[in-house]
Amino acid sequence: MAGRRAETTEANRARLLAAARAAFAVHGFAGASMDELTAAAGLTRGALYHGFGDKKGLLAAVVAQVDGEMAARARAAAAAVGDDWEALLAEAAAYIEMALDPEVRRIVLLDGPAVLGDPSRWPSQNACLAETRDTVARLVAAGTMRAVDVEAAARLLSGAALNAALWVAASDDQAVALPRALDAFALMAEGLRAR
Amino acid sequence: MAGRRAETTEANRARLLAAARAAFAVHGFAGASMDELTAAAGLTRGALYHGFGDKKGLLAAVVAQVDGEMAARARAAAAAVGDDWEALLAEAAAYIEMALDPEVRRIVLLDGPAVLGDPSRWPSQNACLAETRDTVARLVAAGTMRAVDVEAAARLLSGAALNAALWVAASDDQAVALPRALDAFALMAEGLRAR
DNA sequence: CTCTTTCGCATACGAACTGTATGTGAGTTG
DNA sequence: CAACTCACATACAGTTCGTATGCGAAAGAG
Repeated sequence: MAGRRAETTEANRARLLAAARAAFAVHGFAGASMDELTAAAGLTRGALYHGFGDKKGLLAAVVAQVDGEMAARARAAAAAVGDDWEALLAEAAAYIEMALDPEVRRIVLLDGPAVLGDPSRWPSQNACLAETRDTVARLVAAGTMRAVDVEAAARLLSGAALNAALWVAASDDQAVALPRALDAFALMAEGLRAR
Repeated sequence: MAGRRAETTEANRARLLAAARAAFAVHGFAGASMDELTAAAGLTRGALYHGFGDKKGLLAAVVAQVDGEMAARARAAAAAVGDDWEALLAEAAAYIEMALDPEVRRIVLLDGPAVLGDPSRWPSQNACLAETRDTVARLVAAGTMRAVDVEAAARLLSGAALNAALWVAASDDQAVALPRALDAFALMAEGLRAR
């Protein structure tokens, strides 16, 4: 059987998520209309409230999706580098570049924290932040990074990276700002490196 | 003379600002009702729209006020320290501690960027960020800080500090998290210090 | 001193949006 | 095949923002 019912339900859920993602990216959370959004998915608000509870629930689902994709890309970027320390920098660079995507900026960096609260308390557990925490923990355990509180360091590093991305995105000339942000980040991170 | 008219106008403006600041801090930007807010100030929405244009304009005014206060406190904290490098750390510590105030967190760190866009583009010019930029510029000029892009470094430092504050604020035990954040920040900043 | 003008603020109104309560029909089950 | 489930649509109520209009007190002119 495979459940003809559950199949279409899942498909509808995916369509709503996609539509919401696009609407939130373009209009922001507050500016996105649930009516327009669901109509674009070929459904009505009824489907939305049934599947996601309320508007915040919908945002949480979208954030979880985008956040998961970001963590995966960061992991891949880190894995592509041999040296452990370079992997940390590659991960941060990946975050910065990803955050230049308007969709990521608005949904995960701006509306996400404002509407859902601090990322460390998100239902999605913030895969993105967990990824950085794991990397930091590995570096500390290997003695590559100085003995620093793992949580604090992870939060500082990801905070600096994502904030740098906001700066680059708002800059008049991103092509100039981006390498400067990356340079400054690498220098600053050096402070955490074992000597 | 002194302008009996302008006098009450200014007083009303101040009352609206105070009421808005309280309402935004408690309910957030989206959750704050203009009707309740103005009523609490003994006025109506008419006064608000006449003086601030719209809801975003009101938030911008509140943000400018709080931001200005923050910059002043940071400057004072830095001035109280003799050593130049220590002054930078004192300034960052001041930011972190200020951001533990729920009012500052919600208005300046969460709703501000989400509603008004990137802080570097705020009408208030972000006095808070300008203060850090000046400090960094002084340190670079004095040779205390390595030759790094001033804008980028300032943005990374303030971003890390304010993000650390968000983490501390969301922590279960702030008394434990705060010193860890400060330690990690000092270590990380060390990467920018001239050798 | 009076008349006119200005303008800060209140009031009234319209449009949009969210969330809920109810209805319905396709799909599932016994 | 009949009863039931449930995903989704429809209808409704409450709230909110922004604008358009009105009013009354302060400021200025003669």
